[in-house]
Formats: sequence, structure tokens, C-alpha cells
Amino acid sequence: MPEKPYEHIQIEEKWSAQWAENDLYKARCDGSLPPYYVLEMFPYPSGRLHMGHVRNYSIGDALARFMWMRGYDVLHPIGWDAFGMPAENAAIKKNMHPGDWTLSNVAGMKQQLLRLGFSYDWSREITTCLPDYYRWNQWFFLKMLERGLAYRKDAKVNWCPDCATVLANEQVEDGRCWRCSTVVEQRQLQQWFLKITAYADELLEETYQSLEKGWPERVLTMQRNWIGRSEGAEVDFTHEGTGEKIRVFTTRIDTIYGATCVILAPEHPLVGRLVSSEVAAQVKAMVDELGSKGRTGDAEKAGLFTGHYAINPFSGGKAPIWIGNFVLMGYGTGAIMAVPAHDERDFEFCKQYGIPIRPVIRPVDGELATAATMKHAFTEYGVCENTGQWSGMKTEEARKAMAAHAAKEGFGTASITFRIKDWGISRQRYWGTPIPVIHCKKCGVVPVPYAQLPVELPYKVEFTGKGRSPLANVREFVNVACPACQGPAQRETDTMDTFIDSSWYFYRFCDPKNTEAPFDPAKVAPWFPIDQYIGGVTHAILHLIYSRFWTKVMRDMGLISNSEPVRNLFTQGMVQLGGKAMSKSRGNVVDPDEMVQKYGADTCRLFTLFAAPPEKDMEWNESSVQGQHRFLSRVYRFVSRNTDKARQGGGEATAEDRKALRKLHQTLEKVTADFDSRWHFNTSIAAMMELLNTLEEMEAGLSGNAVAQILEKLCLMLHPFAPFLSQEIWSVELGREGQLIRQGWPAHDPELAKDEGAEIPIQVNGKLRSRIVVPFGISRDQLEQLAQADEKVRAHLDGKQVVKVIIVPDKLVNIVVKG
RNA sequence: GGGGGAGUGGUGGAAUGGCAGACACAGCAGACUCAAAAUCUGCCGGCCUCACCGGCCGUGAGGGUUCAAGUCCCUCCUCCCCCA
Repeated sequence: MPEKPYEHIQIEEKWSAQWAENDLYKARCDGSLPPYYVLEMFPYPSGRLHMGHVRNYSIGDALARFMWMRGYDVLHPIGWDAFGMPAENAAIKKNMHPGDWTLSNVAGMKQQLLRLGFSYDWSREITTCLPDYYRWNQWFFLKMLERGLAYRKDAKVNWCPDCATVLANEQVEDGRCWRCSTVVEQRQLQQWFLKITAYADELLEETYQSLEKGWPERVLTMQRNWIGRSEGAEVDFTHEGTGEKIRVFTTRIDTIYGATCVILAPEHPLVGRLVSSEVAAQVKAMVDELGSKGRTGDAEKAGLFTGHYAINPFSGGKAPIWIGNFVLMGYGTGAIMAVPAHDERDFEFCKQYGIPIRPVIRPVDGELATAATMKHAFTEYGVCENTGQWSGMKTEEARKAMAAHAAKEGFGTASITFRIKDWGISRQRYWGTPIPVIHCKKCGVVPVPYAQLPVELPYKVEFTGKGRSPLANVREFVNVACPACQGPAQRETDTMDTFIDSSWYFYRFCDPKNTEAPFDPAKVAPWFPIDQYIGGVTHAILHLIYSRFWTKVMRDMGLISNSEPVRNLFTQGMVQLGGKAMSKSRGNVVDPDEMVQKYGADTCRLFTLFAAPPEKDMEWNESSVQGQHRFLSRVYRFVSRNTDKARQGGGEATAEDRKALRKLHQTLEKVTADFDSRWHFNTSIAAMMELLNTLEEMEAGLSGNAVAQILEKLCLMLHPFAPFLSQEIWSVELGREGQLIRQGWPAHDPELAKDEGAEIPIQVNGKLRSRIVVPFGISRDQLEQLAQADEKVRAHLDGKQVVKVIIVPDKLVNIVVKG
């Protein structure tokens, strides 16, 4: 039969239509097969898929298909992380309702995913902006409120005075409003928080336990740093005038004799009482600048002297009280003692403002530095000096002893502090889950009764881009009877952070239609923890800590029994063009649709897997994409040329058979090993290319039997990477029944895979001089003799004395000579 | 400043102490073609020699361990990410 041209559009459109219609990728959930949950981070429906999605989902899809073929019941769901700010921006800019905008994006992107042939169980699709999903956010919120895990307190928001609106952090650019460039202020608002700090210890501990094996080390490191546990002490300094206590947190109580001032965070409660009104304005400016700049990084250190002094409880000395922009209210006690001699930041600050430096720790084998000559802080451990009764004590001991002393005397305590703060979830926006509480003048904050959930977002809302929250202007929404006293009351108009939606969505996938509960625990249990979660490293901290927290809360509520949501995490690299991440603003995006049309989905998927190992960033390169198309086209033409021969079968076994089958089984071994280890699919695909090169070379001499075997196994192992083409070959060319994901993954035959003999490189003094082919397993002596007898080797041994011969059987010979 | 990762041909990459550059892209030469595309064949790290055989150098720089180092150890440089 003559070969056929590879018509990717016709092939792919045919199969994607079939796959969309039936239940092929539905998880069975009947316990007949071992369960395997593979999940890619669900997308935000921004409008169109981008190449990052294609890469992420190609990795997940390859794994899912492989696991099906391995005989697992695979749960491979998808949904939409559908709340978020871009929808509101679109509403303001294009005068489109955020809901309509979002749902039309969802519809479009779903078509793209179907066209790409990803193996999702669409019966479990969830969309977080729909009430049947977000009502359970509200339900969880109320449960957390009952458990004391949700609470209200004052917190800062970014406020643009010109637009008269609250800005999200990403709407603040260089401390200015993204739309009108007005300098952003900080305002205090009552906001809701979730007590993630209650789980700080466990969140940290598990990074050393159950997550150690299955998560990338760098993600664990980032999380540990983010949680930021530090052991230290709290100590009370005393305000000189009033005798009021000022509690400071320090990790180095052993340096307290070197404290030359006390520095308060600008938001510290004492500040208002200590400073005059004119200094207060400067403090406010500091807070505003901090709020906007502090997030982007290096704000210059700035300080203000309050004119007040505090007494050091250890030394009895007097220390000036300052206000400093680098002291954080949210960390420790919001006040520090500055020890310039032994802390780099304090050193810088004190130098800047002429505050004295007093060294009190000397190196173990050195002298105490003098203030005048110090160029840097001495931050290492050492020995205490000029520190009263602790003089001469080692730092490590002094820390414990002094903390104990402070506790005994009642002016301090040993203390553990975390960097992680409680999760502020209030957003002054429309497009999010309404927080289900009602504010009543008489009864205070009243939770919405469970029976009244969901609190639905009203559809008719005006988007002016002004004011505290668009919901605040919707009277029908805001005005409501108090559930407790039936009197007039107002609904909360803030909505929840969208990270809430993604904190538990993977549980909902197990029971997506449940109207009685977020999910049935019995349906969730078999699938958790998730066997494999795949996504970008950009979510290494927020999403992946919040969802770990949520899991622990649900466990403590008795809904689940696992303590962690994800057993194995894989973080794939970015897709770049011109060395930069693709982004609209850079104008370097490549549209997947265009590529699918031009080269086909299989080609695109194959390219994203071939261009680099999946954990590394990869560069988009269209001519290399063409190379993948060329490969698939060669596969198809090879198959179609040989289909008849394969169907006939028979024929005498030939020398070419032997070689081709050997390569076939070596390739099977390689591809399987890649799945079982590092997922370096780039080398799996390279191996299949090598196989095709060999097959084309041997083509004329292959028997019908060999061809039949080869085509079948090649088709099976190609399937996780190029599902359309392989299915086409299976069904049409080979005329076989059924879908490939229902076929078993082909095992390699070690006997057939074995090389004829070992090719042994022979080195002289570590330099390659010759190669010989020998039978496997020959003795060391024989090998040495053969090596020494080799003509090319002899030329290099001539006139020299053999000192030593290194023999690695079946591997290598190295002859060491002298002279 | 601290923590993490990386640095290999023109390019993406391969090689987990044992033959550096698999596989592919680009390039060059040829076949087919009126021509082009597609396809196929050959060459493709540098230098020396060059008809052939061959030799020397080469994985950011320098040192070390080893019979053997891209790979392990030390020092340094550059880039990226995270945290300050």
C-alpha cells in the first residue's frame, strides 16, 4: 500500500469530536482498579489558553494516559478558577458583566481544551464563580467562624484618593494607582482573617515529614522561609515617664546589653500617644509609603526619634525610643531593641542616625571590637562581655539563661515567633464569594444561617471603579433583616480572596454535584492525598500553603482523614519566547489555536514535551515545532506504507527483524523508565525518534511478523505523547478495536532488548584509543588480553611500562602506563 | 546580604564517576523537480594534518580527589528564582 500523507486536521477533529461525546475519561470509582488522582492546577479563564497551559496539561495528560494503560482508575478532572479581578476590569473597560465575560471565556477555553484532546472527566467540571460552588466557601467560612478560626480586625488597604477606591496590591505600581498614578494611601478597615497561624507549627513540621519525599526541595524551602519560625524571647522595656511596658521581640536576647535604642513599628499603638501631632503626620506618610513600597522590596530605612526613653530591664540603662519603617507590626510584638553591634540592619540604622554602638559579644578566639573601629555588625555566636553576671558565657547558653532570668523576674518570656501572618481574606470587590455575615446595630456581627446559603451575588451592579465595593451600592443586596432580631441590618459587602476557591476545589472534584455538603467524605477518601499535582512554581507559596491549611481544618472538622492534600508535587517550567516569559504586555505570546491549526495538537504537545525536561523553562521555537510535525508525519507514513505487511504477518525472521526488535524493546524500556523516574519526556521522545530512524533503515528487510509487532507497540508507547495520531493508527491503519487508554502498557522483553555484545572502550591513561566488541560476561583476563592485543592500543603501549589495568566487565578497560 | 537553581557546539538539549555533544533545530552540499515546496542522502565543536590514517584541545574560570571528572570537593565569576 502506498504511504498516506499526514492530515493532522482531519485526524484530530474526528477523534476530538468522538472523545468529547462519550464517557471515555470518566473515573469509574467502583473499586475495581487501584485509584490514581492526577491533577493539573485549574486555569483562570482569562480568555484564551496560553502555551503555559498547553505545557502543563500535556505533562498531566501524558501521565494520566500512561496510568490508565498501567491499569489504574484515573481521576483526571478540570475546572475553572473563575472569580478574580480581571473580570471586574473587563466590566469597567468593556462594559461587560463580569459573570458574562467569565462564562464566555470558560466556553471558549473549554473548546480549546477539547480540541487539544486532553483526557478530562468533563462530568466533574466545576466553575468556582457559580453559586453551587461558592456556597460551600460560605459554608466553610461559617464553620471556621464557629471554630474561632475566622475573626475580624483592623487592617490596612491601599486606597486611591482620586479614584476613591480600594486597590488590590497588583493594582499598585511603584506606590501609585495603576489608572491615575495618584500616590496610594493606606487606610484602616475592619477585615476578616483566617487563623492560619494556629497551624503554623504543623504546616512547618510536615515539610520535614510527609512532604519531604514527594515535593520539590525548593518549594519546601520557600514554604519554610515563608512560615519563618524563629525561637527567641520577648522582653519588656519600661517607658521612662509613664512606667508603661514596651514589649520587644528578639532572637538574640544575649545581646541585650548592647541595645542602644528601642524601635517601634509606625503602626505600634504606643506611637499615637508618644508623638506630637506634627511628628504624627510624618509617621502617617511613612505608613503610606510602606504600604505601597514595602511590598515591592527595598524601601530606604527611615526613622524618627520620639523624644522618649525606655529602661533596659537587664542593664538598667536608658535607650531612646525611635520609630522605624523596617519594623513590622505584624511580626513579633511590633517593637524591637536595636543592637547595632550585632545586627546588620540595626547597625545600618544606627549609623544613619548617629545612635551609639556598643559591642558585647566577642568572637570565641578574638577580642571584643570597639565601637569606633566596627565596620560591620558581628552577628556570629561568641562570648558575652560587659554583660553583668553573664559576662564570659557563651552566646548559646546566655540565650537560654537570660530568657529564663527574664521569665523568673517577670519581665519577659521565651517565645517562638512566626513570620507567616493570619490570612486576610476580605476584598473590597464584586467578583468574589460574598462573606456570609450581616451587620446589625443591635446584635453586632451575625452569621447568615446555613439554611439561607448561598448568599448570591446580585447580577445588577454598577461598575464605576469608585467607592469601597460595588456591592455597597446595591440596596436590595445590602438591606436585610437581622437573622437574630429581625430588625433592619446590612449585609457585609466585602467578598472573599479568590485563593479560598482554590484551597479545596480538588475535593469537590470527587463529588462535584453534591447539594447537601461540600462533598461526601466517602467519595473523597479513596483519592486523597492527590497522587500527582502539577503546576507552575509561581504557586509555591500562597496557593500551596492555603490549601494545606484548608486540608488541616477540614481534617479537624472530621470531613477527611488525610492531613495533607498533595502527596507528590511537580512544578513545571515556564514557556518563554526571546528568553522572556510570554505575556500580552511584552507582546511575545504565541497563540495555541494558531499552532494547532497549522501543525496539529499532537505536534504542539510533542514539542512542549520535547524542547526541554518538564521542570525547566523552555524556549518556544517554531522551526523546532516543525521538526516535531516532521517526526509525526514520518511515523504515519512509515506505518501506512507497512500496514498491509503487518496485517498479513508471517515471513521468515530476518537479521533486520532482530535489529529492529532489539531497538523496539530498548525504546520501550527507556520510555517506561522515564515515566517511572524523572519524567524526562524529552529523552523518551528522542528514543522514539531513534527507533524510527532504525526502522526506516531496516524497513526493506523486515518480516510481516516483526512489522506487526513493531507497529502495535510503537503505537501504544506513542499514545501518551501523541494521542490523536496513535489512536488513528490503532483504529484505522491497524484496524484494532477500542481506545488506546484501555490497552495495557507494553512491557519490554529484556532478552530481545539485549545488545549482541558489549562494545568496550579501551583507554590508555584515561584517553580513548580503541573500541572492541566482545561477548557479554567474558572474564577480566580475557578482556585484558583482547584489549592489550588490539593494534591501536599497542601503538600507545609501545616502549612503555604497564603499571595497572582497570577493568570494568562489560563496560570499559583503562590501561595505565609509565615512561 | 541570606537561601535555592543554572552555566555543555550556531541553537534547544543528551550523558547521575566510565566513549562528551544522543535526539532535534538551524546551516552547508547533493538527489528529485521546468521551478519551488515537500521528501530523501551526506556533512556539521575547535585547531593541526588532510588522499587516507590520525593527533592535540574542548563542558563559565582556577585548583583538588581519582586509573578515570560535565558529573565529587574547594575558591572565584556570570545569570535566573525566592526571601530580606
